[in-house]
Amino acid sequence: MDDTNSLIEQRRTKLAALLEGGINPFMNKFTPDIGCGESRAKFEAKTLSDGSPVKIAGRITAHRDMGKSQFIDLRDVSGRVQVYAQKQALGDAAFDQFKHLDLGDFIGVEGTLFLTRTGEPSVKAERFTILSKALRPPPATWHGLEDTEIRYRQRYLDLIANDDVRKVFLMRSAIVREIRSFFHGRGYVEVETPMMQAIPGGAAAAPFKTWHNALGCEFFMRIALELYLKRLLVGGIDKVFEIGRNFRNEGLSRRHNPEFTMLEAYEAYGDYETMMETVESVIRHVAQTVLGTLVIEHRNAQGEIYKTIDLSQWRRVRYKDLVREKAGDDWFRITPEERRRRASEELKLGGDIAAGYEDFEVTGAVFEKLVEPTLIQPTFVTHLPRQLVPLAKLSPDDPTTVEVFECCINGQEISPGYTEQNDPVEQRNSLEHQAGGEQQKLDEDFLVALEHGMPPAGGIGIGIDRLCMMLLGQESIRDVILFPQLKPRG
RNA sequence: GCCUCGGUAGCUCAAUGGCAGAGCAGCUGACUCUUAAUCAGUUGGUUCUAGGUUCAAGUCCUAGCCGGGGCACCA
Repeated sequence: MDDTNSLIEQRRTKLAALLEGGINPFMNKFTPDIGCGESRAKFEAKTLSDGSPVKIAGRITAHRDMGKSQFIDLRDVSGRVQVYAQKQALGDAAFDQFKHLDLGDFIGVEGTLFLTRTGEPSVKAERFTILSKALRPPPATWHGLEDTEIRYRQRYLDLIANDDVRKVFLMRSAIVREIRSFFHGRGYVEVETPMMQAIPGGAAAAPFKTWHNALGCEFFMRIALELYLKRLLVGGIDKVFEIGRNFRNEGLSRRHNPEFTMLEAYEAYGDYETMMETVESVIRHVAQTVLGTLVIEHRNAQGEIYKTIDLSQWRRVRYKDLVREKAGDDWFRITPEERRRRASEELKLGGDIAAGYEDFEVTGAVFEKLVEPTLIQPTFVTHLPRQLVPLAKLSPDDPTTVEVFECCINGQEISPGYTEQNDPVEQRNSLEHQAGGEQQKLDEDFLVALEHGMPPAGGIGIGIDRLCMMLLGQESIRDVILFPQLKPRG
């Protein structure tokens, strides 16, 4: 980021020369009539023909100097096209200027389409305009940009240098668009609820604090959307969803960013089974429309497939059954002491079983450490212990569990869902129990809302970032978030 | 917060404790159909920072900064 290297000096000198020659290399406006990649595609598809006039604009990404003729690659979001400049056609002065363009500069070109001898669709330049002079060199395009720190801090350079990175983010945008389209198609109403909340609720997570000057009070960045969307169920919006940012003041990892995008959707008169169907359908819809397939292949740097996820088969299985598979058939028949011992010794979870863990947390550790990472194929884990989910309703057939699912794909929880608690008395009890006597954590207004009556409903959350990781074959959440959180520099 | 690996030219990377290098890009020149253009020449360094050991440190030691991976935290 220093300003003192010779490449930058050279570009500043070129800028000064242009200005001295009466040329402003930062134009206010230039209107192309076709995209770079678009012109190329239409020429290849014969929608445009040899000699068709085009007006294009883009960034110079390659320069091949042949003496009295020059080739550059011009790129915009639609793709790349080659521009051919001849000394004869442009004249001495313009040709000399063309010759001294730099990689990274934006130019506008007017010319005609033609096919080179080697068969490359190209634009023969008749006129060109410098639209924006780049004062810093772009990253080399051959190796791409690999320095992770620069890739994340200066994502624009990553997008310029790495085609596959650009594709990932364009697809993420398409994924979110298709999710919206799916829910709108089912008659859901999309809403926006407060991100700054006096009492952050709907999850057990450490919040970020902020301060409102005029009101003179503390606020918290939201950790979930849940409690406000349920107020809207009370208010009569029977199908409601929101896609928005959550903020959790926790550690960072390959799977955690302090701010992450969550979809939550609630449907009156639905239950957890309704919502399982919804999750499966929306993910199938997104995979089919954005990727054109239900079979997701994850590839390594060498292009070899190391993981395949099949979104055409969705397994439903109870939490206790999965735990028994890993921890033994008799797991729930032995004593809590034996469970603790078996988990830490035979199952080698010693370091993961804290001394203060209650019995259900010991089982929870078995699930989290031994079961969840193995759930690569789409799996609805149902009937979780009631202590894990205070906002869901008990299962009539097993009151130690709740009507809940966790949809796991790619070894991660991608979507929880449940039959929502709408009994205000039960809800108060479980929230008070969860708050553990800290009264300020109780969202009284939410409880009052429930007392006005909330219809029976099913609800889900879908972690959009993790869904994108799964669909786009990325192993780090930082590779599906444009500007992942990093420690400030300097 | 802890463990671990890494940080060298614009980019990708070399360099037994002994003159800091290569390819690409850049600059100059040649070439009117190239596409990782080619050819000739050439510039470019706070080796992350600050200390220390040593005749001599990119290299060894200490502390710190930033990043990756792991752990902890995390419904």
